[in-house]
Amino acid sequence: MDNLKLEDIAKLAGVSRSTVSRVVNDSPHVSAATRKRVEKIIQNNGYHPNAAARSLASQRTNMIGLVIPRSTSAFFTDPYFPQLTQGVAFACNNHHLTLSLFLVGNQEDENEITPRLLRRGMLDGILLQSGNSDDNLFRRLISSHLPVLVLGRPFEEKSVNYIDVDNVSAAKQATTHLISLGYQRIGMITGAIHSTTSIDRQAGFVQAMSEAGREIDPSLIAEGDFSENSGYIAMKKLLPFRPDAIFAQSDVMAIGAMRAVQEAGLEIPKDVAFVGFDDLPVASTLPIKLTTVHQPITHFGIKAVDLLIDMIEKGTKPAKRMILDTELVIRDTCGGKSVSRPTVQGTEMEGSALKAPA
Amino acid sequence: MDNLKLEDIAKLAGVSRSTVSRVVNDSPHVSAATRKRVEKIIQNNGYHPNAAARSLASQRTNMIGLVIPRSTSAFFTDPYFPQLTQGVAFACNNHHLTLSLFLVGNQEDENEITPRLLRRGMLDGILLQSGNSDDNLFRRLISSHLPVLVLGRPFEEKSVNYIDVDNVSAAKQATTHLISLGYQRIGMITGAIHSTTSIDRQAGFVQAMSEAGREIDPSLIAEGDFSENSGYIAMKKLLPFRPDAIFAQSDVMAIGAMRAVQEAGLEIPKDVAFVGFDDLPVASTLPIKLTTVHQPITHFGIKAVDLLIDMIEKGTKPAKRMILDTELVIRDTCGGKSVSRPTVQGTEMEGSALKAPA
DNA sequence: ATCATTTTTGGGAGCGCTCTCATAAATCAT
DNA sequence: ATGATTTATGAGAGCGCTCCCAAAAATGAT
Repeated sequence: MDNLKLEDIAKLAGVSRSTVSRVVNDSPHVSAATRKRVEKIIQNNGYHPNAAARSLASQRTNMIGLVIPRSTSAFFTDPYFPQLTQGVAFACNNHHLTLSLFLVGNQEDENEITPRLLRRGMLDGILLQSGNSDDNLFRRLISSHLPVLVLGRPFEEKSVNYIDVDNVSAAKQATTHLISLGYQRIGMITGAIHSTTSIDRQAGFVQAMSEAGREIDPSLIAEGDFSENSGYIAMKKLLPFRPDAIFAQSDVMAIGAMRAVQEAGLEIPKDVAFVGFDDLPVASTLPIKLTTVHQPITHFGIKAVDLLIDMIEKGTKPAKRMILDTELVIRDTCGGKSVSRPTVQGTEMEGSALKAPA
Repeated sequence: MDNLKLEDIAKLAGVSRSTVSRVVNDSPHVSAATRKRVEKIIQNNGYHPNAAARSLASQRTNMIGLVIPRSTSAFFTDPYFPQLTQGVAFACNNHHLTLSLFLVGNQEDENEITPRLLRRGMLDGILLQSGNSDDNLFRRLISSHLPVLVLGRPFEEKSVNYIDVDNVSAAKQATTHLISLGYQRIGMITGAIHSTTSIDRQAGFVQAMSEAGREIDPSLIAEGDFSENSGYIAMKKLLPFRPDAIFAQSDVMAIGAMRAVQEAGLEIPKDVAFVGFDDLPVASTLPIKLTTVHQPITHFGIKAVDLLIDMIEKGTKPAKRMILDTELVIRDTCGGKSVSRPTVQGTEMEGSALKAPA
């Protein structure tokens, strides 16, 4: 028992396979009486539709894949991804979708995973974390038969569907805040230099500076890779040049950088002020609370799933784009006492009507 | 093109569907010449087997599910789970398995997810994170048709397959270390009180104390829930009773507790010593490096997948058990200078030959 | 050569479902 | 009642693969 198929239920209920199928799938073309009878049989005997058979017949699997390419190896060190994954997972639950997770660890993994992703009858669509420019996986997926939504602006935007937060304006806002507070030697710790995320945040920084008529001192800019340790190391390099404020492109790096500052016996924000990026939960529990750009990570995941579903159902003909707004959250590390909190909101666009990247 | 099926390849190669299937599945019953010819056709024209059709015909999906029940809601706040997920994901890659992630957010999710998990032709097996005792999801999965391996000792062990680390002896070791260092007022911050994990670690603590002939002072024990904030709050409660050492059941709680200690103007480890549990990456980058029990999290995930595969292939007749050893990593927060590092190793057992839980 | 064996290949019957189309039953109008 | 409509149900043909079994080809033994 318990391994009954449609046919068995049909026999028990004295109806045809088709009718049971209709009941199971909530088709309106069943009389109330029949529906009730069949439902009772199912209730009593237990029936679980066979997913494989259903997928084969309907050409729909109700599964989507979340793919994290190799270049994003710092995956589960950074709390960003788990949070994103959670957002995506919850959104999937709401849409009766099953989420498959593909973490690419190394080249071998990539070779193994790619054909698995491309199998037909496996996934209805793919959420692909944007990674490096020379990403072979990226190209193969983009040119595959299934809808792919890229998470984060990809290098090659031409006709690819993607969703991102407005990194440029977020970074600009963060930097402008520092400028308006009167800091004179504002530095930046970048993320992985080859990621579009870092490139965009850098652009925002530059925009803010130049609009304020400030020179950018290259010795006040250090390269990181989004990790805590890279922030620490970057700050050590910056310290001799006496910055009085730092825009760190991630909270985690900000934390590492602040560690370096404190080890040097300096005070935050008196000697060095900070603005981070992400607004991770820790940002507000730190001894000195971190001023940072709030990313709507969970919301981002939800929107991504919505968009992908839309692509699955309505096609990807005009490339889909969505840029989400961020919010600067002012706490203690930036010093001063100015307040300015734009509201969070999403902006949806289609076609080439693109808002963000400079 | 590119959406060819077995039949099409067969026609192009001038052989039968069966033969192509054999080539694709590496069956030895194909002549070298034919194999080469078919492979070439596939190479040139592209062929991706249809997963649904394959699953339907073979009764094997090559997918496993990782299920995180609702009671473990602190899921992606705690770095433990992401790391575990990564371990599981990598192990899946190595076994050509696809991983589906089921995060249960609330009761609604649970109702939605359960039937999805139970569908036939969906999953070959399930990895289920152990949660609360009154877990309805747990019962439904355990009594389902598919192999379920529980991650962490479940409440009801009778004939359920599970894998866990040896929490009792790990906690005992940590506590004994504190005792041997001469601390007199040793306290403990527990994890979520209804989890077996916390229960086992508590048992280890008690064992160590009683074997050393120490009384346990209930006012030196505070309840947490594995979160940073709960550690902070617990420590605030403990401080008035002047403990000189704390065994925190998780690193994250230790971090919270140390924050409380420092806010109180006390010094670590001079005034209060600490031993944590998990050995998260942060443990070794903290200003005062954390002495803690190293959990082989990634290894745990790998072993879990191995065991589950074993269950899928050979059945679950004698219930499978596996208990992994841990390692005490001595750093700065415990004070003293004693050293003792047992090696990491796994111990596999079957049937009722159970090692750990007291 | 001839027959027994082994290796290679093809054919066909499902796997359990969906979905279209045709038929049967019920409803309505006249 | 009778035919026209609407609604409910059933039958059948796939979906694309695997896997068993039988046929054919190749190999070996005598």
